[in-house]
Amino acid sequence: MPVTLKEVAERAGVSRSAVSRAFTEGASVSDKTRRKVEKAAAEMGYSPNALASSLTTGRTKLVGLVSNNFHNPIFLEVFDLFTRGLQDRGLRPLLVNLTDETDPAHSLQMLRQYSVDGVVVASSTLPPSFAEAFKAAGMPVVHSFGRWSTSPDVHVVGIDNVMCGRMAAAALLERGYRKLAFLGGPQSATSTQDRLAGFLDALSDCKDVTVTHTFARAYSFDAGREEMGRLIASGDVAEAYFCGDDVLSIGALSAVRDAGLSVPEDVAIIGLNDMEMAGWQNINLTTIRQPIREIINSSIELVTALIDDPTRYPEARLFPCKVIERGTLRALP
Amino acid sequence: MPVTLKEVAERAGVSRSAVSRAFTEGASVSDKTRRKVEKAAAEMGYSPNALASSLTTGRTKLVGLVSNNFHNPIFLEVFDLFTRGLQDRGLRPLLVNLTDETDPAHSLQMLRQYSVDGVVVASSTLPPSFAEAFKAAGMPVVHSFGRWSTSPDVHVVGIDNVMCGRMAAAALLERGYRKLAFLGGPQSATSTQDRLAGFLDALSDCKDVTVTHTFARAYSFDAGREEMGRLIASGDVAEAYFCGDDVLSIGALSAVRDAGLSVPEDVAIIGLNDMEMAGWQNINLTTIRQPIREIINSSIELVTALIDDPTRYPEARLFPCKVIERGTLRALP
DNA sequence: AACGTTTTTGCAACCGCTTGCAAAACTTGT
DNA sequence: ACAAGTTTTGCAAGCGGTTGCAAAAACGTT
Repeated sequence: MPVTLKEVAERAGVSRSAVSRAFTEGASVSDKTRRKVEKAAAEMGYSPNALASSLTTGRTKLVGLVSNNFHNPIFLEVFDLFTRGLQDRGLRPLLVNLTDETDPAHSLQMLRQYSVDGVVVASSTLPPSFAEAFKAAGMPVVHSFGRWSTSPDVHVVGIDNVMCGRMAAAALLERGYRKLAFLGGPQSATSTQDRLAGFLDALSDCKDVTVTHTFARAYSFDAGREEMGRLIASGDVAEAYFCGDDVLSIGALSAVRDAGLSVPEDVAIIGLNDMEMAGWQNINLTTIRQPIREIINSSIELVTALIDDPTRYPEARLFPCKVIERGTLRALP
Repeated sequence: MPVTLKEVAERAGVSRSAVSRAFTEGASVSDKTRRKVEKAAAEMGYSPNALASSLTTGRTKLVGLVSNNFHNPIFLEVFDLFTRGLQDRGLRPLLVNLTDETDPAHSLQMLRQYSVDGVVVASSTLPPSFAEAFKAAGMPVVHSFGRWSTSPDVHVVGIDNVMCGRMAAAALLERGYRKLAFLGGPQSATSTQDRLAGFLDALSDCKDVTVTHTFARAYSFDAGREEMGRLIASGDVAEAYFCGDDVLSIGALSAVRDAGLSVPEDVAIIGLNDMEMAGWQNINLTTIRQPIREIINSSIELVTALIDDPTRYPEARLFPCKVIERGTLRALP
């Protein structure tokens, strides 16, 4: 059904190679034949078959975008930025949804079948084994939002979660809170582990401060609400919580208010991410802003660079975060 | 770098065709050679190049998933369901982000270059011209969440928005509200127009009822908040609002509470969609549930059927909605 | 006008896989 | 053991492009 190069060649009265070259940047064609070809192509509505050409060029311009975070609203922002950024560079995102998937084998196979030029793993909860598996299969891969120290072999773009934990601790201390707690995401997520580590570390020398920590089963509203509900029911509530991320924070907030407590007077909360919703006036969450736009742009740049030079020495690109002052923490003195 | 069919053939000591057939469902191969091939393939880590085979079979198993709703949280649910549903059937979603794009030409060209087997347009705000353009180019296309009457030529799966408007009107009337209003999404969206039409139509004979309507500039929190803020400031506030969708409702709720009014006592609100967040206890939005899981499954079934038989007569598949009772409307008498 | 250069062109092979067709290898029945 | 029928197999051409190479065309000099 679709028009082929051969047909255009016949119509333009030139060889197939001429047509091919007319559509390739920087190939040797005279203006005259280029014009003939373009005319014929336009008349017939021809556009070259990217898949067929990938066969000889070895480039599909397909980039696997693999994630498992399809329930965290911030990932809508992430997908938006990734898809736009890739499109703008002439690349096509092939989306892989890893929900419920524990073994990279399956997704690896499909990424290979479609011979993607590169892979971006966008997740703070996927084990590093995924990115590693793709890399081991010889694909250029960058792990966005991953932990950098875990897999020194794979390129990572994100934030320093340990540092964020420290930053949260400092923010709470500065504001005079002394009974602190960490309400983390799933304990298995590297992001959870690192944030906790930083948080505890920053508080370890503080004599008059108490710290506890618990984990929610997921980065989700329900999980946050449930866990905070449990804490309140147990009677052991801290003055201030550093929650694993924003959506968890919002769940926790909901539980706090359900219990008739007020924020930030009875319980204070600081989140992490600064997703759009955190700024909604009816939520107004104080949080640590993760610069996702920058992380994503950098990830895309990195993966394209990696496609051009697969031997590039692995690097970690970390972006600084900062506290966004809103209404769930008392003001600085 | 990756292993090819030829290499496997050599290793297994059979012809290339034999290998090809061993990997094709229902091809004629003896158990003996199949085993030889499988052994060799496993040893070498071979998996067939889907793109190369698409060249001869004419099937890429790629489905274009095109949308422009990257700021409405319900679309994260939509993407989750679509990607999982497609994957489960062995299809691959090629994501196209149409934000800021007003002309189908560009996306059309890229979908053609990658010779997708079919296209799903998932949007309630894209003009029907997009789906029509894809269809005109000869691709199987279904418009999910679209208006069915607009383009009788293209398959549509979604809800009857006019009916939803009526349903909202009925829900408000039943609960005794008399001063009603519609706070719609962008006026240009077909979904907005239809919901309004149904709403007005259902109220047209009610003598003691007043109805007004305005539009927000987008289906977004900010737009809803802004528009409701404007209404409140103008002093002309209705008893009950039917808002264009949930995210708009939440924005409106925020403005209402900012103004010191209470919900549902001073102002009542009913949304549409029933996105996950509507059920969050701190939002607790009464809304009309759109069965997105069913819509998406049906869309996928339809597009696959269409791929098998592109001449299928166009149909509209509409799913019933229902009111989900929560806290932003007073209880039924 | 004849020469050496440079640019443009077409040929043909190839990318990795599928498939119609005819030959080869098995079955089965007698 | 043989003929007839059924499977299985390999050959070769083709899917829609790209590209190295050598021939052809265009150009610039003298």
